[in-house]
Amino acid sequence: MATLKDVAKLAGVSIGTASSALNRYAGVKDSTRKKVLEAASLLNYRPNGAARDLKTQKTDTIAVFLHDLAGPFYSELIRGIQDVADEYEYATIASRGGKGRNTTWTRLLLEGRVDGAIVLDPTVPDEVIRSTVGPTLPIVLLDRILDTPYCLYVAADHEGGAYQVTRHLLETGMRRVAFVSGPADSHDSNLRFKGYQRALKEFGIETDHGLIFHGDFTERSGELVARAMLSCNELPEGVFAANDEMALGIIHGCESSEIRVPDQMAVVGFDDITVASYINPALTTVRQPMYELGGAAARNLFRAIRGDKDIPPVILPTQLILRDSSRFYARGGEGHNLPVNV
Amino acid sequence: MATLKDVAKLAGVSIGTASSALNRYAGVKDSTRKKVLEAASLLNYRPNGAARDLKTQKTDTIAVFLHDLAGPFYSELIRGIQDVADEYEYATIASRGGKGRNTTWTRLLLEGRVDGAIVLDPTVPDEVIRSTVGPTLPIVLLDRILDTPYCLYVAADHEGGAYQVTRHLLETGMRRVAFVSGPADSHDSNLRFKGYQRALKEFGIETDHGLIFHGDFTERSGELVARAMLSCNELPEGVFAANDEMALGIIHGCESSEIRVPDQMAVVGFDDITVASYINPALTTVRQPMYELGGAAARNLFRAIRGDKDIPPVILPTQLILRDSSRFYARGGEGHNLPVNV
DNA sequence: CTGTTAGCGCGTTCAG
DNA sequence: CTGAACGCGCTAACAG
Repeated sequence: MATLKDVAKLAGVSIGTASSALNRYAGVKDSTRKKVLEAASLLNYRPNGAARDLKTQKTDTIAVFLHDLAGPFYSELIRGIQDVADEYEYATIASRGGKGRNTTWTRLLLEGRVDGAIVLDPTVPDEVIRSTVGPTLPIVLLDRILDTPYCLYVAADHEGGAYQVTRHLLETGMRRVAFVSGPADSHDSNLRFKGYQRALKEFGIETDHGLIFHGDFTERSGELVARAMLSCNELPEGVFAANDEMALGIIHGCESSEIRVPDQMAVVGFDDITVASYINPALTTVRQPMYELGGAAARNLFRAIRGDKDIPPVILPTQLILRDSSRFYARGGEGHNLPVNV
Repeated sequence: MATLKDVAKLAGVSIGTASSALNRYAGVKDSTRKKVLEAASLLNYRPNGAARDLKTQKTDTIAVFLHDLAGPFYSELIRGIQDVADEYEYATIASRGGKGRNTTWTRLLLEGRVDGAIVLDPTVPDEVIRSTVGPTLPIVLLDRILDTPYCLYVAADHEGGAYQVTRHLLETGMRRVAFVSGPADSHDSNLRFKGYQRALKEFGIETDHGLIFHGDFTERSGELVARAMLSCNELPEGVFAANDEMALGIIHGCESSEIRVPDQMAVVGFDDITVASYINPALTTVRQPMYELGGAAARNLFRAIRGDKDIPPVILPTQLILRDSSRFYARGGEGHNLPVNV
């Protein structure tokens, strides 16, 4: 790799002059700047990132931590983030947290290789976030709330979305609506449970603990829950699964046991993953505005990087997507999107 | 952030000693190492990444460039890469190429912020790869072949997979099998076309240019192609779309025009994306071993980083997945996976 | 065993 | 307008 020194030598100037010609807009004669620029492009010169970062004490890079880079779900989020980062001329890099000692977040966060981060990954411990966040490294959390300076929060209205979809079930006259949770430590799952409870209360229904099931956000756990439900004496009229994967698993479990959805039991999910509209019956669910979420996260992150204090949390509205898996009347149609605004 | 100097001062030793105590396993008295370690953890010390990279001339990080972080498709690839990278104690960061001048690959590749890269992203220009690849930065290409030193190639057997799925259609007695290509500059699409042609030739069928359609890998383009097909006087008996998204679009287009798949026209795709098994009719397609592909790519990359020359290309076998969209006989079943080994 | 020192490549003073 | 010199934080070689 060609270094600044090489460029300076080729251009016949000193290293300091070369630097000025390349980075600053004043203080260099036009003719010498031209010489330097020529030399640089001739040598295919690019400043060494590590050296520049070390000197300037910034990296112009932000990190996005995702639990699993799966799904158009996250893809949209990243698009939202990256479009904003492009505006600000920041690079965006994504990563999953590994397992071992030498995890990626160690490298990126602790060793100061980025200027800010956006986290949607439960495997990144609170402790790591607490000990690295600060004025020189603000962090936007999408999956939890931490009451720590420079920790920002941006999320969809999980509680409201859950309320709405539960209410939708109750409005059809159901009384026995089950809830399937995600992992106990999932903030999102807990918020969705709250929304579920609020709807129930509003309809004057007591929470029945026999109708609360526990999964872990995987399709597999949904199947297991379905099996558990079927072994009870009475089937719920409807099930609200805290995410779509579990809803899929439940539908699949019903299929195996010849339980018809939605006729014998309605199933609704949360997230609106791609397959939700393709399965049979198409899944009623709650869509999060992923692109906007990413954009809002990035925008707030840059405000923090620029030194803004007191950036309030952002909560974006969700959208109820009605499909066949909860439809008792007027079936037919393609099972495609029928959005209902919040 | 605490620096090594701070640690040294607190521990009452020199900066060099502190460094040795932290990084090397010999040459430091146990008691002083202990003091240093204590001071370090007290100060929450972490070496500055930029400084270390600058000094050691390496980053212990590899980059993965993806066109779109969408889909469990890529997710598996990244898992494969990361699992190997973890073994080698390297960090993995993923990125999409942006549009502007200051793209992420500029930063990562040109400014030397990584020790190697894996590319599956047509938006990264050949030229950038050619000008950055070298002994200090080997690159594994998954979506093209570049005959340049330190450019490695790892891929699924696109040609063989295409051959196999085309052959599958021909074996049912079809003679008029259409091909829908991806973008003209897609290496993968071209290989798949080759496989298609080979199968045709083997069955003694002349290539009919009226049966070659051009798409761009999007579902939308599949729909357009379907419309074009329908406006011809004679429908093909079967269609091989160069990827699943386009196959989905074609099926969707047929649906709108009341053409039944597979009864009136069979449709097959390539990739085995998640929805392929969920749509109706479930899509016959070719599965690439994404996880293994990622693992092989990473493994070869590390061989190159370690200085191995002459690493041959790796071509991994694909798997034909028979589902309902190409089944004329013995329908029924769940439409779930029926793998047939290559 | 420990402290001192010389860069890694760059950006930025400060004299000339 | 230009060039020499310093230091960002760290590692490694060398003295003591």
